[in-house]
Amino acid sequence: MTQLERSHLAIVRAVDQYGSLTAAAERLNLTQSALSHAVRKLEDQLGVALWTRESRRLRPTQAGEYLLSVANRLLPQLTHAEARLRQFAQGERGTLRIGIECHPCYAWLLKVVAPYLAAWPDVDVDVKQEFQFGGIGALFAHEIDLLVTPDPLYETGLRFEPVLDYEQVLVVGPQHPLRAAPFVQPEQLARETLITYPIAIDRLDIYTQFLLPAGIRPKRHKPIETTDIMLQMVASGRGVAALPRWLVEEYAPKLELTAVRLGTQGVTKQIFVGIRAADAQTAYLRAFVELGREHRN
Amino acid sequence: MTQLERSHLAIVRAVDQYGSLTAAAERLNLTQSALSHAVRKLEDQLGVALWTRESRRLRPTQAGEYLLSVANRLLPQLTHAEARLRQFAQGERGTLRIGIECHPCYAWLLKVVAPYLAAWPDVDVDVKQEFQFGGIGALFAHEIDLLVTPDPLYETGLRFEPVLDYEQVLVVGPQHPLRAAPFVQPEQLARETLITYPIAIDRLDIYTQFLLPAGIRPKRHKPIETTDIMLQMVASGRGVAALPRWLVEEYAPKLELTAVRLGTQGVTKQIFVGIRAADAQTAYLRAFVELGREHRN
DNA sequence: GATATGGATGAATACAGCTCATGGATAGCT
DNA sequence: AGCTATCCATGAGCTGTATTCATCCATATC
Repeated sequence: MTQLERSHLAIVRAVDQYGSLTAAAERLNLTQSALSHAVRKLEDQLGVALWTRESRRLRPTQAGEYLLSVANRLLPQLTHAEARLRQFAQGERGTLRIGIECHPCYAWLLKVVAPYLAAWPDVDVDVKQEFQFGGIGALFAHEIDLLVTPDPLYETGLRFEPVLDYEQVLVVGPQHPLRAAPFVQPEQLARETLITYPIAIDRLDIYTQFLLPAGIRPKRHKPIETTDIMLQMVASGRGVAALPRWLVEEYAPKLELTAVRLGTQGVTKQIFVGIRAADAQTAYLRAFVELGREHRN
Repeated sequence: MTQLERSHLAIVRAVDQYGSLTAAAERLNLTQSALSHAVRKLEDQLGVALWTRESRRLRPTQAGEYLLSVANRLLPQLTHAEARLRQFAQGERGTLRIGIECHPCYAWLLKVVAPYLAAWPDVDVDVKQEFQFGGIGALFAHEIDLLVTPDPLYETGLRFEPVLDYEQVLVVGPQHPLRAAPFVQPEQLARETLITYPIAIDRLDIYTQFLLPAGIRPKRHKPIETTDIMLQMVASGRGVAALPRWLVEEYAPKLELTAVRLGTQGVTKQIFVGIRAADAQTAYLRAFVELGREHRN
């Protein structure tokens, strides 16, 4: 009977965000009275209180919290749909919302984005790196349109495709004793300082695929945000790091770095790009995947 | 500038569904004129045609198709939110929307649902078995609240938990030569008729984990929809099937069936239930997971 | 050509939602 | 305690938007 309207979602969200009806009303370009009326009507029609009036403060009830979560989920999708429609209005434009879930993915992405932007001047590219529900969740929730990740998920209405195979190697500086070694064994890192990106150990390949199986931990573990600084540190002998071989080779002209194989077999990795199956026909998305595949080398 | 309203989504969807403005108008309890005005205004404000008028038929444009996909995605979520709020209004009721992705899951589910319904008289249970984007996608899209599946997905805002470990066995009838065998080798099925549920071979464990690794295919492969009929067929000697051991044992009193281990090691499987992390606190959902865990046996 | 069907349009109208004006409650301050 | 500022509630009245009504136009069908 009651139709939950967009305005209702907007109200719930604004009240939560600004803390009071008065403040929310201002943001929504309404009078406080209008909001009060609207809220009352909504609650009447639903038959649930969405807020409890504690003196002069509004505290959301359980139902209010629920409706808020719905609003936070759906409103962004509505605004994005509007934006997308406006892009249709301006000819075939688009926004490619890319999510990335691993640091080497970012370096790879940078290389692909440049030619993509050149080929698709009318498409904007947006990159997001933080997801409440993980990259896969962001794809499903339409927060992003394309995911770059080392962990694909098959058969679910998503399409994943490998775009890059690479070898994860140990990077050492010019003074380092391992410099000339053909490969490194886990034990040889027991007395080293290991520099990594600041993410959980169970998401770092050097741990999961190399150190932990051998039961080894490095002497010290230092997290660093950016690749550049990380490699500067390595070059100056402050520690060693694990990175893709191609990434190390790119820095080789600038910094004196050596890549050493991890174990006798080496640690190999893949990067994938995933899109929603429903988007598989969208030209500017498709094009990115194909461009990525060409960059496989 | 233009606010995309719920009514707009409803219009787009109704027009698609009923094929004409006139028919859609009737369904929406509006006059044809009202719809025509509304459509015109929407298109004006968006600056895009949503339909091309071909003589007297409306064909959606690309933008129209897009908006339709948005509508089909968001409208169900809105209506479900309304339903959920109405449930809040009636005290702590709820609807538990369960999705299942495997046939043995269904048999297991039946066993758990009965005590659950008894313990939560105010909660309705809904079971869905078909998902456009797979079970995981349905969870993310809020089509279901709980997924029963053999394939969990960790770290993405979803919580999976194993609820049942079981052994997948070969079921044979009372006349069958394998009846007394301690286990069966893949080659021994080369001259058999294999009865399975009607799903793709790469989702059938007996193929992926037993036959295909050995390069064997059964003489005949017969798909059957229901477990009961399947086991009737097996009991009457028309073929063999692969099912969970516990399921076979349940039918043992009624039908003369024998379970034979697949290979020397046996094929072991797990069933998991998954929920959205955001729902982990919802009492009636939590209760189901816990009830499921107790039924592990 | 006659008829049926479906969409468009302009003017009239009805009603939902807004504003205005005001009142009550409470927290914070002096 | 009193004073004041802040916030929400309420009713009456207004306004604008969405709807209807009446009508017209286009085209497919027979």
